[in-house]
Amino acid sequence: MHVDDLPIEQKIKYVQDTLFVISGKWKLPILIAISQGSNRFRDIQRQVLPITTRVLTKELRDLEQNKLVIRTVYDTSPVLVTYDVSAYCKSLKPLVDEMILWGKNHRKKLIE
Amino acid sequence: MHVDDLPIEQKIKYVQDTLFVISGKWKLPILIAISQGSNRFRDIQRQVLPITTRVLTKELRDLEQNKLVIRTVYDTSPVLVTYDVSAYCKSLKPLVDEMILWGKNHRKKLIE
DNA sequence: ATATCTGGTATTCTTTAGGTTACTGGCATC
DNA sequence: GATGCCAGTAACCTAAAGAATACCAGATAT
Repeated sequence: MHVDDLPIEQKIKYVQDTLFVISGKWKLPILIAISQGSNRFRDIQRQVLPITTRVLTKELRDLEQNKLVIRTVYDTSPVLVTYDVSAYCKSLKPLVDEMILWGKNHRKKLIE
Repeated sequence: MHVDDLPIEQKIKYVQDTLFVISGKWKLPILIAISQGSNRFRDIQRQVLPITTRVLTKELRDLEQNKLVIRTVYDTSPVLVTYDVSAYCKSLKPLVDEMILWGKNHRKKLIE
């Protein structure tokens, strides 16, 4: 089934679902940072500055619930925690790439 | 230049720009409604219910500033106002279609 | 022994998004 | 002559997002 064939209410619903998952100031920046190799809490925080620890914690929990991020706790002392993007998270790549391209172009467009 | 070649800070910046334009509860639903033929203020409001007039006004102004919507006032009495999506707005279609597809699939994913 | 790293939590505060309700002034309709 | 449609505006309120600051305990580095 093609996107254009969906009834308008369905389109709106699905778009709102997607927005709910990825919107907010930090979610995509965090995913980008993790997928580029920042796997530790403090690494991510440094990459996505100036996010605070409180907000980062909350965002990571949200992403985990949406099955985009996997949190692993190693039973060492002190504990080691790693964050990784899930295989499912890769399904977001076409969307994110499209957003990067669109945002890049939009800057130019607004200056016109 | 390919997306993957951009430095991470640029990716993050462009993604945030895009999010800023399209996120929020109503922006995309409004664009979808207009592009499907709701061109009058009240038509849009009825299609995107339960949005209020106050919020709809604000969202339409934002969309206009981002060159996605064109507002035309006809000098009749009483005044007639129409809203149309701009040609530029069509550049959002790949992004929105991708969001529809992803949101559709994500519902299934979360039920698993 | 002092400072700094780790992965966070707790408390408080401010800002923003969005909602509620009421109202306007022309015009057409019942 | 009261009601309703049109395209909004105004004043106020609530809830949620996010920011600021301080703090924790166990380990490492100086």
